[in-house]
Amino acid sequence: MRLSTRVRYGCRAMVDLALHAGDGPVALEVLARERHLPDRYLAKIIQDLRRSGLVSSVRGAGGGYVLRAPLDSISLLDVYEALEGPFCPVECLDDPDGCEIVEECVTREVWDEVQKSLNAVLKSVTLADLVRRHNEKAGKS
Amino acid sequence: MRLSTRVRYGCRAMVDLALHAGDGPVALEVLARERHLPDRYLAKIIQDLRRSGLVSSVRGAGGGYVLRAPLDSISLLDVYEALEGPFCPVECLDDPDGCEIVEECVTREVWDEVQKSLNAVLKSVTLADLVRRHNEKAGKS
DNA sequence: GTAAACTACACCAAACAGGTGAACATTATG
DNA sequence: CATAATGTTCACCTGTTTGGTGTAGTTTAC
Repeated sequence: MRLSTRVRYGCRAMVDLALHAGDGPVALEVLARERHLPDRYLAKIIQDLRRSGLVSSVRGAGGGYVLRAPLDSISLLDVYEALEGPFCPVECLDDPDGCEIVEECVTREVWDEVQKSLNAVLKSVTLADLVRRHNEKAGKS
Repeated sequence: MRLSTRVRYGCRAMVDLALHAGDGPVALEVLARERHLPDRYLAKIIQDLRRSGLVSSVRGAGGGYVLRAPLDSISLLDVYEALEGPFCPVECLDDPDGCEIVEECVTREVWDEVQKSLNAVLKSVTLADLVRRHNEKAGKS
């Protein structure tokens, strides 16, 4: 169970956008360079973020991407779900009808707890928190 | 981030062994049949469980597999780690030296929390708990 | 009108998941 | 001792997913 690079890259990009909040649109190329990400791959990722309404894009020269909501109202769960859909460790959580084996349901509750606990962790961290941590680190070093 | 079938099948098999605790060795074929699992695939999985010391095997006719420890001392975390190694959502948690990008470390703490919280959930559930739940369900229906 | 951006769609290689097949080693039982 | 019932090992295979790349557009500031 590894986190996909999609989500990791997406989070990095979102943090970068958060650090640039107020600066106007940030071009894809800038994001990619600042976060050391493959630009065309990032382009695909950021399209998903746009389609989910987390960022808005400005086309044409001088364009780029901007966060659509205040920093403290965007959580990492939002980013995760924009890129991978709702976190679901096993299929039978989404689709209980597919679970015909009674005995399996003994562990089902555990996977449900896993789901809830991960969702809670991700939901509890917002871009504002990450920016704060970033500044603290920058300040110390 | 889906749970692999390795882990799901492994957990099912361990629960089955737990339900048979005290009955002597349970043959692979029986496990596979009772849990509706592909037998040769299960064979590979159960070898990992054996190598990790969770089950012991009895070879030859009349042989099979037996749990090596009391039900309440085997957690799902043990099973998970036997089959997939320690849960690590991102590489940089295991290998901090590979993490050169400072900014990424802002999210690293989050992945660390994710890791800890999932480990806690899995560690809190033992085979004894699952057997108990199983019996409760069987009793109700 | 032209350059700087985003957008869309097709494609691709490597890794991994999930599973199969066959041969061999061990042991209970008659 | 023979044989059948088991576990053990190793090689292989196929479809899907991951992590990208390439190319041809479209939009807009200047």
